[in-house]
Amino acid sequence: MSTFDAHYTPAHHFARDADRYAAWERAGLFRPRPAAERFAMILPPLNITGGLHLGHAYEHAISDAFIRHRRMLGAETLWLPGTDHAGIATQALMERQLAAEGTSRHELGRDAFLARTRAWGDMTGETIATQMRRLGMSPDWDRSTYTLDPGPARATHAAFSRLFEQGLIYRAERDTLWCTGCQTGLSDIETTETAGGRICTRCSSRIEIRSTPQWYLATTTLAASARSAFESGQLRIDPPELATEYLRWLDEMRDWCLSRQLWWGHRIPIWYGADGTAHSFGPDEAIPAGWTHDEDTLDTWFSSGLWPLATLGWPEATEDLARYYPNDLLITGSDLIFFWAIRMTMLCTHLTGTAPFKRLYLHGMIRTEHGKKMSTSFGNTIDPLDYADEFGTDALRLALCRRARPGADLSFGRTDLTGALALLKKLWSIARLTTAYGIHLAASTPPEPQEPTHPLDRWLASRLERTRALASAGFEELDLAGTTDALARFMHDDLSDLYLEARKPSLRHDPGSRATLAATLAELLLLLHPIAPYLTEQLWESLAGAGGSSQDALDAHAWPAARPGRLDPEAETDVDRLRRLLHAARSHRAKHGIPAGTMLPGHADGLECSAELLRLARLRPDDTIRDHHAAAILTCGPATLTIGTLPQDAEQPLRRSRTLRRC
RNA sequence: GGGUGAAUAGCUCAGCGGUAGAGCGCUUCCCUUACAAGGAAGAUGUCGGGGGUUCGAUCCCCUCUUCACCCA
Repeated sequence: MSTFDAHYTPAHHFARDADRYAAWERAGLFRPRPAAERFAMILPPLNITGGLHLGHAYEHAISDAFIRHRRMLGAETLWLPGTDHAGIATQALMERQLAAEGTSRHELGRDAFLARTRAWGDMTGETIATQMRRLGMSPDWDRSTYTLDPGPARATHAAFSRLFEQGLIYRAERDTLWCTGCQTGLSDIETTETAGGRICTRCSSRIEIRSTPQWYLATTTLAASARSAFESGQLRIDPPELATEYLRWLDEMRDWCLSRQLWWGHRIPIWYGADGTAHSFGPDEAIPAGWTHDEDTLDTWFSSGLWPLATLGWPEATEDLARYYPNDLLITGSDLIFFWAIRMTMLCTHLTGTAPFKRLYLHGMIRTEHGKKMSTSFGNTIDPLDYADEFGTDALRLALCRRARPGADLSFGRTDLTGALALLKKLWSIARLTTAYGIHLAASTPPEPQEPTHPLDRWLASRLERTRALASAGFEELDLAGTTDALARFMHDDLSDLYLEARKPSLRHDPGSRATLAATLAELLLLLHPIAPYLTEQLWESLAGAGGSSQDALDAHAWPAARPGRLDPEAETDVDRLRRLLHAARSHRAKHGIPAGTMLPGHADGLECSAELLRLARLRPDDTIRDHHAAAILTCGPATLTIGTLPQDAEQPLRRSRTLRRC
């Protein structure tokens, strides 16, 4: 049995957390394990231009909680990570690097430029993976995919060729937004407004309108597919308000300019014959002699739009594709509804006849503590690892999950983190107390409370059942804030503030209270695990008894099942009265300036937990007090708490302070 | 310019037809041996302005104002 420090100090656990993560990975915990039910999700591919910012940590904390929850439910769970080559952003960044070295991509040549950029992307890709590991994220690293990998490259090529064959891709010359710095067209929007000096956000260059030949994708048919995916009920969108936006975008969808005058990206699979004929040969077709390859690359969002297919081996009929397509959930920012989510539903639904995911969770934007947008140009971005270093990974995740509701932006900062850390310290302290009484979590599953008979034991079991229901409902309804808040309140208000304070004297000898605490804490650790994986697992190990399966990761344990038999309205009523009377008694004490340490005489009637009430209210049992010389008579339903006077006040004229009726 | 969302305690946010809620902050008391990044008690709001519907509106409808985001 391990010993507990008096306080939980996150920094003392970093080394152990890292070991634990390595053990999870070694055990293959993040890989899907065949089961009757499946749950698949892709991670929005991370832009290789930089590391993770707080917004990523938010998205990942939500995602990881859902994934771990599904794993505990016993599903065959896939969370597939990946990175995105981010054509224009990466090329602009590399060109700035080259300019600083006094050279240019043209001096370097296309092949050398691509090799250099690829090496750079490999490096940042590694950085991102390291950051995610540090944050305790549990994607299937073995399936990690990069948009320029051979698989996605083939999928991108195949999709383009098919759309070309279907006559949906055409070449046209029309006004296009043109970035003077990157020397490329930018978007699919025809514009009749002069764009003037609007700044290209990627490279800070001037934008102007140019008329150049570009390749376009006709979107009418695809938009219809995306619309029917939603209207048929195949695809559900959270929050529902954003479904309106989704449909509006589809109504207004214009043809999509696919070509970019860049080197970095998927080269457009178009070849030109000697007579100028353009054709898109498929990935398995030989290019006839004399045909030349188009110089341009594809809009990055085209390959990103195929991501649910490209990561699973499409267009081949792979086993992964059969098992994990469509995905069950996609979690991404509401700002990407147009750029990414819709491109996926259009392309994937059109190509396969099935929407790429069953449910779309659009999260809001994370802001500074006072609601300011975070951006590199404001210089107020935050590295989530700085927060993890200061508050611990679990506190960061808990703080983020506690604010996670679909669609809503969140102002987030140190106050949230301090609160989350305080809760984890509380959990630590509860575990420490449990250990001090020699109580263990007896087995790998929580023991049945041995028919709890004490009203406080029955009450705690009842509260736990309600909390479990709320926590589960939050996961089902994508309201992680609801889940987290229910767990935090149970831990703080019910278990710690009331139960432990009231039952502490019994914990040393009463088998009922010992079993109740052991079972409750075990279940609480399981329920909190998807949100705070490191600390819950460590406490699980520390509290496991001799027969416990402390070697098993908590993810391998079952999510607590519903046990409505635990609900006990009578015990809830009784303890609720105890709570109200205790509050009233403390008010009485505060109002009359009687210190908490001073014992007063008192007695309680009509309440099962009267002994606990008297002790918590610091009243010495004395049922000789008569109404006419009581200092206060507090009532709640049939329950009455009578409080006497201080000995030295016994001869004073009697003043009944107040009588409460609350229930 | 178009669209969407938001406006509730000093701050950050829940609630959403029936006497205003939480956390943090604030005031006072307590180092009550699991927890001082703690515990207890307490103060704090014309629920953005104006109309309407209703027996009754923070909640529904209209309108105005302000802020934010996406597209222009």
